[in-house]
Amino acid sequence: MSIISPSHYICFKLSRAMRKVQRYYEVNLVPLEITAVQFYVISSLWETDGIKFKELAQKLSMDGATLTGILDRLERQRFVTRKDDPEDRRSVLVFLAEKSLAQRDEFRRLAETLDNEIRDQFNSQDFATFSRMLDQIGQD
Amino acid sequence: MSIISPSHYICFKLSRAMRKVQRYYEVNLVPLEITAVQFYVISSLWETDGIKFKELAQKLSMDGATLTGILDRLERQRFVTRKDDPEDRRSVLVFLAEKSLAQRDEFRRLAETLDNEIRDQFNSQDFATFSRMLDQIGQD
DNA sequence: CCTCGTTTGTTTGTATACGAATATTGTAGT
DNA sequence: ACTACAATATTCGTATACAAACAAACGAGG
Repeated sequence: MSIISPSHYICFKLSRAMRKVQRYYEVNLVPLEITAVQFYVISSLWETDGIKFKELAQKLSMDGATLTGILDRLERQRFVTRKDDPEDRRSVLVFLAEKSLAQRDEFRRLAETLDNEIRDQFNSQDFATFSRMLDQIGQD
Repeated sequence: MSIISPSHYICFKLSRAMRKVQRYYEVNLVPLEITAVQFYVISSLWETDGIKFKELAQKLSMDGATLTGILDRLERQRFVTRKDDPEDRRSVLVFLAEKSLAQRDEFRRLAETLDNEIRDQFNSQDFATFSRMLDQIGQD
């Protein structure tokens, strides 16, 4: 069996590309004092404010234990708030706080700029294939 | 400006797909007592045993601080050993230990099986485009 | 009601990931 | 030989990521 470099494994390629893009996002998100993952959480809340913790985790394909920590930090920085669900005492509802609502357009503009800068590096048909495959791999 | 779900951002798609694939790898790597990232390190060493720490980090597009921790754990589990570089006292050389050499073919077979199982889910032309784009994004 | 299994969110432990600071060593220029 | 800067690996602090264990609350069936 011939020797295969890690750079031939699709899992490694994915990991490397993801780290590269995420680092690029995070460098540019520094002035907003937010990480890329935290931005995804806030984006989800713009779509559905007051969503249940469980549903938020599903929307983000994220482990609940991971989301707990992320919400802890977002709450500490006053980007979101947790409230008890009046209909189920086990459940927690997550809301955007003032600080997120106030900066909504800045966040969004920057995120779309970053996304477009990646997109512009590729032939649009290739990019469509790429995006579709990422969705297919990432689907639940 | 319309509301955009995080699932439309390419960075989120990449992150989600990468986590999914990596989790799949790691579930199957459990019996070998090794993580996906640790497998990449060992694969690199199969190509170039006794490589310099710095070069290993570059080969893996990995931050040195991250690699230090990974080597600590691999060394503790006796998969690799560190040795002083006789030509530069700042530098460290990384070698495979017996335990890695002995299981080389098992590791390789499993990794290729997992890789092929991903690959087989797609049209081969689409997969080629996908792979090429991951390389392009991930290049230094 | 009561009990038992399930659901929900958190906590804990471990493993990446990376910026910043650090200690040590190398090297170029004088 | 000295100085100043550069390169190397580690350490520290913080943020994901996830499995496993946990506490609290729900709900179906008796």
